[in-house]
Amino acid sequence: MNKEIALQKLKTLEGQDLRKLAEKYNITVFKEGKTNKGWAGQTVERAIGLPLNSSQCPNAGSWELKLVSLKKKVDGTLVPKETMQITMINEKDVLERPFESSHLLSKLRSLVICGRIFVSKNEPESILYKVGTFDLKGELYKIVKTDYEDVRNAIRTRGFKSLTGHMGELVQPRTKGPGHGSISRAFYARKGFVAIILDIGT
DNA sequence: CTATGATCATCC
DNA sequence: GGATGATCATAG
Repeated sequence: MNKEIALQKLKTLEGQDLRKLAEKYNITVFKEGKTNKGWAGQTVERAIGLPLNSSQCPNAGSWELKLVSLKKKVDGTLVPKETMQITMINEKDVLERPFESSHLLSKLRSLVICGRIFVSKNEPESILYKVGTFDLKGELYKIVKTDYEDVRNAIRTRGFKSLTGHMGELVQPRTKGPGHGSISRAFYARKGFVAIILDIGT
């Protein structure tokens, strides 16, 4: 499937309640009182016919589907609820590759991003608010590149394990993984950056 | 087990 | 209230 087709399908999903779609596609949202944190993303992938897989490569060829949750402020403005995970950090990969050929850049340049409205952690309903694409360029490109270089530097001088979430201006390295002691890290987009990507709130 | 999909829980 | 670090379900 190419990006344009996927985009068209996603457009038809705009305004729909993802909770209902999740049920339709048999996606687990809750289990024993715990949340499947990836349910929203998996639901959308299923809905447009994308395979669920765990490869670091873009799952549909040359682009990447991401979903972020938005919350509504009292004045009605939608803002990113949380940071967004972009891609895993592979120590060796980051050390060897310049920003120009990093996974981080390739993901950012081919993003298809969807915003869903977060109601509460019980997820009584969740409307797909909007879908959009993003291309990293100009000023943003420079800042992200700087963040990436900082991470490389930190790995070189202090080691992979020294990476912490307070680094980075637009993207940050954070722990992310199955939990239970297995530690891996990923790049996350800070909220301000997410707002820019989604083109909301400006 | 570890990759992906992201959010939850806690600390400041 | 926001940021940081930890965690859950599913697939291979």
